[in-house]
Amino acid sequence: MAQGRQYWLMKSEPRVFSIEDLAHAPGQTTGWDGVRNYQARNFMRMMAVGDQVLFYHSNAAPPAVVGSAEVVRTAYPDETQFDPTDHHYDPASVRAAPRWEMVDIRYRQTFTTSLPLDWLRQEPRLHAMVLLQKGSRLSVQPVTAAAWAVVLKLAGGRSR
DNA sequence: GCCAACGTTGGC
DNA sequence: GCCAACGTTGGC
Repeated sequence: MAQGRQYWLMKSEPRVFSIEDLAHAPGQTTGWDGVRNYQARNFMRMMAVGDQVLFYHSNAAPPAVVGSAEVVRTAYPDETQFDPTDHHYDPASVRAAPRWEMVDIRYRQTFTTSLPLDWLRQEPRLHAMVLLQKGSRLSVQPVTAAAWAVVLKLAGGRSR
């Protein structure tokens, strides 16, 4: 079945890994490891190569959508779950049945205008965004094509 | 299956 | 640093 490109939003704390870090990573690509939430993992499993990603800075001042990226590798086991020295080690996960997965994403652009959370809240066309729902803290979440278009326009970014 | 306790997320 | 909201764990 030929499915069209899908859109997502992924959160990262810039002090841990920022859009600049992604832009300067080898191949401008990184593995999105460390996700330890089933809903977020399930969304990553749905991702296809070519899917587009909004890059969001959480725990930042201000928290904001700052750029975009693209999925370049579909879900595969996250090695950090097996590493006892890693902060994201999961002793309950076994190699025969890995519990946590990750995808690879590649940098696309840093928006000329980053979009603080409170700006996004003021845009009526974005009211349905998962990001803006009360109590929402999913670190990987879907974005509708309509919301993607609005965000890209607000950010002065290339829509593709 | 319920739910209290605990841990985490993330805005402020 | 605070704390509301949410997710997970584990006793029963």
